[in-house]
This record gives sequence, C-alpha cells and structure tokens, in this order.
Amino acid sequence: MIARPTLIDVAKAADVHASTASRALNPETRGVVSDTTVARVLAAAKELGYRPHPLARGLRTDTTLTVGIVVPDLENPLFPPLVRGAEAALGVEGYTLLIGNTDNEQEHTEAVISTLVDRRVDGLILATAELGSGVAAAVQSEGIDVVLVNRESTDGSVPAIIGDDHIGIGMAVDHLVELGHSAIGHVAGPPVLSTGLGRCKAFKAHLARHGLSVDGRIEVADWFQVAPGARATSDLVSRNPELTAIVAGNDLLALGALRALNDAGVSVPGDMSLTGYNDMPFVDLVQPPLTTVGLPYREMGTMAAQTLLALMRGEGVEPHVTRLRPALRVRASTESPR
Amino acid sequence: MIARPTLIDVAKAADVHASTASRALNPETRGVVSDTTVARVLAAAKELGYRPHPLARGLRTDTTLTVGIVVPDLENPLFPPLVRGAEAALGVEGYTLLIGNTDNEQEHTEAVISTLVDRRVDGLILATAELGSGVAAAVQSEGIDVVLVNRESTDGSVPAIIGDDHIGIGMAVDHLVELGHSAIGHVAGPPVLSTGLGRCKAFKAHLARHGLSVDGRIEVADWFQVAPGARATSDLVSRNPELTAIVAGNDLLALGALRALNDAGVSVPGDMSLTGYNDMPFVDLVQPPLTTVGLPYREMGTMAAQTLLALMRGEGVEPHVTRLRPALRVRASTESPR
DNA sequence: CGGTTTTCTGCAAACGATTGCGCAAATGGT
DNA sequence: ACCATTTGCGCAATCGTTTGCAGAAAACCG
Repeated sequence: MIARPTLIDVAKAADVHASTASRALNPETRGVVSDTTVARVLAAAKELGYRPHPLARGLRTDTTLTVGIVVPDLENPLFPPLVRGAEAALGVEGYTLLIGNTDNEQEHTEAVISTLVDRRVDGLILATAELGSGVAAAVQSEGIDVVLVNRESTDGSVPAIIGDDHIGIGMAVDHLVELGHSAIGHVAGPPVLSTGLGRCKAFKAHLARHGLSVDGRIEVADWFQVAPGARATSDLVSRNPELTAIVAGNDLLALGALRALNDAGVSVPGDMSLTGYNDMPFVDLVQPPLTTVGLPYREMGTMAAQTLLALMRGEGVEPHVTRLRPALRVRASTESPR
Repeated sequence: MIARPTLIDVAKAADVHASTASRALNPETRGVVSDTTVARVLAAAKELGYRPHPLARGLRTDTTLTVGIVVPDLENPLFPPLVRGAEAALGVEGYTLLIGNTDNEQEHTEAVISTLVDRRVDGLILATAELGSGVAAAVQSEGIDVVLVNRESTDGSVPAIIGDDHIGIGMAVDHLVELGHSAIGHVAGPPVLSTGLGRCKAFKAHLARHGLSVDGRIEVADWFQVAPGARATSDLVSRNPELTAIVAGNDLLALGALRALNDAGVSVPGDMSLTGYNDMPFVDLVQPPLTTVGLPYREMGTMAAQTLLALMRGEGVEPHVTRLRPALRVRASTESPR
C-alpha cells in the first residue's frame, strides 16, 4: 500500500511549481505553459503514474464527475438497459454513475435522492414513476441538473425522455385490426402510473379511430404484475365472451393474461390474440412467443445521459420532452380471428 | 441555488469554533465536548439544515463512503438482485454504490476497475467472471478491500461469496433420478467460466455417485446463451437418442434446449425432462414452467456487502470462501419417464 | 535602445472538513 | 488553600487540487 503520487510529487520531479504542473496537466489551461515545460510535466506525470485525486479536485471545483440515477426497481428488466445506456454515454465523458433504488416507495425515493444530492452529484437522472412534483424543482435549486426518463413532469418544466405510448398502442391496435379483429379488449395498468393511464387513453383513442367499441372492454389491473394481469383478464373475458383479441398494458400483464387464458382453456392465438408492451427480455421465449411493442430502453438511457451532459455544460435543451418511437414486434401470439 | 451551509456557518451560529462543532457533530468524538455545547451545535446544525460536504471530509480522512461493484452485464438478470442486495446492506452504513459494467471484456474490466480505484472507493465487489488474477491483488495493494461474488479466486486469497454448484447440480440430478431417469445428458456452459466448468464436473461426479454413465452425454455450449444452448441440445439428442432427461448448465441454455426440443418435435416433459440453473426471473412463465435450481442472489449481494464492511472496519474475515446453499424449484419441465 | 506588451511561472489563498497539540478553566484531593 | 489532574475548547496544520494575481523574463516595436 504505497502512497499514490500527488501533484506536488509530479511538480518536484519536473522541477516546477505545483500550479504550473496543474496547468500543464489540464488541456484547458495548457496553452499558458511553455511547450517544453508541458512536455517535462507530462513526462514526469507518466513516469510516476500520477492520477489526480478526485476529491481534492472536486472540493476545489465543486464538481464530482458523478451523476445519480434513481430507478424504482433494478430488478424490473426495463431498467438495466436504461442504466447501461446512461452509463455508457456518461462514461466517455468521465462521469460515473451512482445508482439508487426506491422500491417504488415515495418516502424511500426522497431519501435516496437526498443522499445523492448530499454527495454532490453533478446531475440526476430520475426514472421513478411516482414523485412529488416538487422534488425535481428542489434538486434543481441546489444547482443540480435533472432529466426524467420513462416519465414526464406534469408541467413539462423538466426535460424528459419517454417512449411514445400513443404511437405504440396504436401499432398494436392497428396490427390487430389488420388481422381482422374488431372485438378487442384492454387489460390496463394502474391509472396512478402515467404509463398505465396513458396507454389506456391511447387504447380508447385508437379504437375510436377505427370506429370500434370499448364499452366494458377495459379492465384495470391493480399493479403491473402477472397475478393482477391474470385476475383482470379472467374478469374481462367472462364479461365479454365475444372478444377475439386483448391488448395488455405491459408484458407482465400479458403473461398474466396468457396464464389466465390457458387456465380457462382458451388457446392463444387460436381463440384469442394477445399483445404485450415493452418487449421485455425473454417474452420471445414463452409459448406462444409474445407479440409486443418494443421501446428502445437502452437508447432512452443514452439520450437521457446526453441531455444531462448538455445541461451540465450549460447548453439549453430543446425540445424539453423527447418521445422515442416504439417498434412493433410481431410474434406468434396474434393471428387472424377464426 | 443558495449555497449550502458549511461547518463554519454552524460553528458561528452555535458560537463555537469549527473544530468544536466538528467534534460535537461526530458521535465518535462527541464525548470530549460538554453536553450543553453539543446540544447548541446540534440545534444550530439542524436549524441551518447542515449536511457535511463529503468531498471535504473524504479529502481529510481519505475515505469516500463509496463502494464499487463490477458486474459483467447488468442486463443479465442474475446481477440486479445481487446489486440490490449489496446496495441495501451498504446503504444502512452510509455507503453508496458505484456500478461498473465490463461487457465481459477483459480489457474493459481493467479499465472499469481502475476508474473505480482512481475514484478512491473504499471497497470493491467483483462479480466478473474472468479476471487476470493479479487484478485483485493490485487493488488490494492500493489499500482497497475486495470481495468476490459468484466467483472464487484461484488461490483463495480473496474472500468470496458463491453458490454451491456441486450441491445445486446434485439436487437436479437427484430429482431426476428419483423420478426414475437413468439416461441423463448435460448441456454444459463454456469451460472458460468457472461456473461452466464447475457445474460440468459436478454433473459427472453426481452421475458417478448414482452409478450412471456420462459417456458422450455431455455437450458444451460456447456461451451461456439461448442459441448456443439450442445448438448443443440438437447435437446432444441426435447423438444420444436414448436420453430421457437433460440437465442444462443454466436457464438460458435450458431455454435454448426447450426451443430445440420443440423444433424437433420432442415434447417436454413428456418425451424429455429438462432442468435449468439459476431460477432466473420469468422462467416460471415459459411453457412448461422450468424446473431449476435457485441461488439466493440477493442474499449473495448482501453477504458480499457485509463481508466487505467487516473488512473495511479492519475485522478479519473467516472463512474466506462462503458457499450459499441453493434450492431446487420443481416445476413442470420434469416428470417420470414413460 | 527604451519602453511596452506578451509569455511564462510562482505565490498564496481558497474549497470544507478533521485532528494533534496546547492552554485555560474547572475539578479533585489532602 | 495549594497543587495535580481532568475537562472543554480553540489554534492551526493538513488533505490535493485549482486559480486570481503579480512579478520576472522574454519578445516586440518604432
């Protein structure tokens, strides 16, 4: 455990003052130092294996070269790609990611965010679903830039990167209509989440566009999970035996639907077509492989990171809300009605 | 963006010197300050909303209260629970996690580790599969404690938390034998990974224990992925048509096997029983739900964190290698042979 | 060649905390 | 009442950088 060389060691080795060494090492200020001393300092630094101490630098410059990312649940397969995308984009600029899980709890969310703020992250990426709207503003008032991902702020004051659910649901609906379906139901996610509510609204709008009825054909699941999806599906089909297709609010709900339909002896896609949403990993491996709508989560992460980088550089960001285009993934859980 | 209060602000408000305020705020040194001043300082700190500056403190004390965790691929569903477990355990002690992805590349791994070391993490959790063995030693020589997880060091010099694959594979084999199988094959993971090799060895040992033959009944997949698993399974069954059961080296390989068997018109579990390994999320949702062996990944994460905390506190850690007991999850992909 | 500008480098003060040391006051013992 | 001890607190140095300021040396200009 030998001590690391400090800037002063480098300066001594190059026979200059620490301040000169600092300037020579920093590309920004290198211009004011003569070429020969720059070379000497660089050589000395290399020779000694000098690495600047991030804490000392941060203390002086009030930057940490870290950004925090807050996700509701890292075990939800949506978020790892998002985190990785962000990590990759930030890494090339020298930033490192601090992660925080909120377990979908409001209280925990605020605790996590304040830890990150206390650690003086330079920026914050929030992927949490529910949030007192004041939190983002509070963070910004500390001088920390914020970007939302997979969620938009109610007043649009915070830049956000989100998937375009209206288009995405439209893709699923159009696909089913093209196959010839007209009695289409919807297993909706919880309306307290913007994704749950937004997709449900989109479903209604698109059915209306096709002149199809939604009366009583929407059943809300309490949570984006398999079991609530199964429960909601049972209710939905027992109430609407005429249905030939179901659009689920996300893949987990679709998997629940699949289970419920199997249990009820309804074959998919023979008796009932089914679409999911998100294109979660491995939904291509269930039987039948699920037709779903894929969102570019990794790209959302990189875009959030890039937006944040722009903000931190002090550049203005336009437009505030970026909607990424989803893609329909047609697999085997949908076919024309009998 | 109002400036945060510093220790000096608190000291002034409490009408004491900064050093006194520091001692009053730190539970360790609080004893040397009189009770009345402690109360005054605490009140002032609360009043002003004082939060210590982590960089300033870190610079002085040479600690960052951060721990790095290096994983090969956060999108692999094994790792998020591990990360979360570690995060939860570290969080209660005030530590924050820095994450690093290596993309399974040796070069990238070293780069990631050195960024974390440069950032002066207090400890490091390594979940990377392949690693020049010198790396851990190099990190330790910088005064940074290291714990391995899901991997053990060749010389056992670094504490490690791993699943007990010998027992786990034994559980799968015993289960199949109890069902009446005797012609059992193995789709093995890549032998360059300790998990691939170890499980294959365990498979041989357990078959031998039951007096069963393994001749030609092992096929190696190039990588722990679905496609290689399918390829290896095709080869395996075409070479050994007598097989009635297959033990796959992990769940992804099992899913590949499932696909290959489906394509070949072999029904699971009717014609062929199949076990996976890891109990990945959602493998209970494929058709048929996969019988597999579950490892407590989240607990591995928390144990790694606790071990690391002990190391950082300067406590000795015994034993060096902790093997966690897996659990068999019997689902529908296994049944007695016809 | 004198004076002005430019170029380079060093000095020292930050950034915000922690901590060894020493001094005063308070306490205790006889 | 006097000395020894303890207690409580302030002083100042320190961690490793960055950066405004100033001064010396060099370059330039007419």
